[in-house]
Amino acid sequence: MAEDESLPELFRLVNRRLRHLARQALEPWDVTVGQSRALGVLLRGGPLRLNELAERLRIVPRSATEVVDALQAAGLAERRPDPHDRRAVLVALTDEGRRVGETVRAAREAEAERFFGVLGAADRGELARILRVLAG
Amino acid sequence: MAEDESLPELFRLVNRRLRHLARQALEPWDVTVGQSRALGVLLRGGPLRLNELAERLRIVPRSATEVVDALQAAGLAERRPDPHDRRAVLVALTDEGRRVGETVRAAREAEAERFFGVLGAADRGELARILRVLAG
DNA sequence: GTAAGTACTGAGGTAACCTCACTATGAGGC
DNA sequence: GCCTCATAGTGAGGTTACCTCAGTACTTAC
Repeated sequence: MAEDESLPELFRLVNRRLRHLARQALEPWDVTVGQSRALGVLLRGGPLRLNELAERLRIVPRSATEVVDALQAAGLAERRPDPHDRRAVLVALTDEGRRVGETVRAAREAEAERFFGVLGAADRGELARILRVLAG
Repeated sequence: MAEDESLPELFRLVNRRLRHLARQALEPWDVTVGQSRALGVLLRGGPLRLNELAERLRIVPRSATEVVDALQAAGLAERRPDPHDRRAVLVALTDEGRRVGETVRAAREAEAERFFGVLGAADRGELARILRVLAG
């Protein structure tokens, strides 16, 4: 009753459900959503400097430090010195990181499939198009 | 470069922008997004029991307690005993709460208008329809 | 009047961010 | 070669918007 159905509120709701489902999907691997995003980027982008990683995740470097700390503690990533710049750190996935990363990616994809599966292909296209506009 | 444009990721991005803008829009009144949501509900729904408020905000009662604490500390809401049930608390807006609530609502509306203004009316309709499906 | 349920809140926790200030290193000008 | 300035990462500390679990105060149903 008395639902607020303004667009921002709807976004909040949908996003909430998405985060919730993602969390559930990731639970078996003890990986948070933020960590899985980093795993994805590292999987696609090879070893990256922390700054680069932060940029691709669209977070500030200080926050990336934390994500990498967690991945490292979990044995999924490691820091290596960058041979070209002694200030920099290269973040690379471990073998286990790659394995878990792949599995996690598959799980998230399946979960997204379930979630967005209620939409027809046309609606999904529309949605993606519109979101790309709004994502700026 | 190397953007991940999956639907969940797009949602994350858009939601982030939305939250960011909302925060900026609310800054002049020193009100957080969560508080403005509660103001909105109370504005529309008259005095409410804390439980009811929580339900309409779709958060657990314990979290509503906190929002109400903040509104009360800011002089925007007050707790009164519910005459019909001495366990319950009625949360009501103060006069200032109503004033700020209205202003804030207008500000958020204007901000939403700017944000979604890049979409045509048709796209906005589509978006709302699709989001309603996904919001479950 | 007692048992069971409901309304709220204290204590404590989490994810996913943020800023600010610091250290170590690199790069350009002179 | 030195000095200044910029850049890479991180320690310390903060925020928002939630959550759970346990406890107290009250109500309701029997």
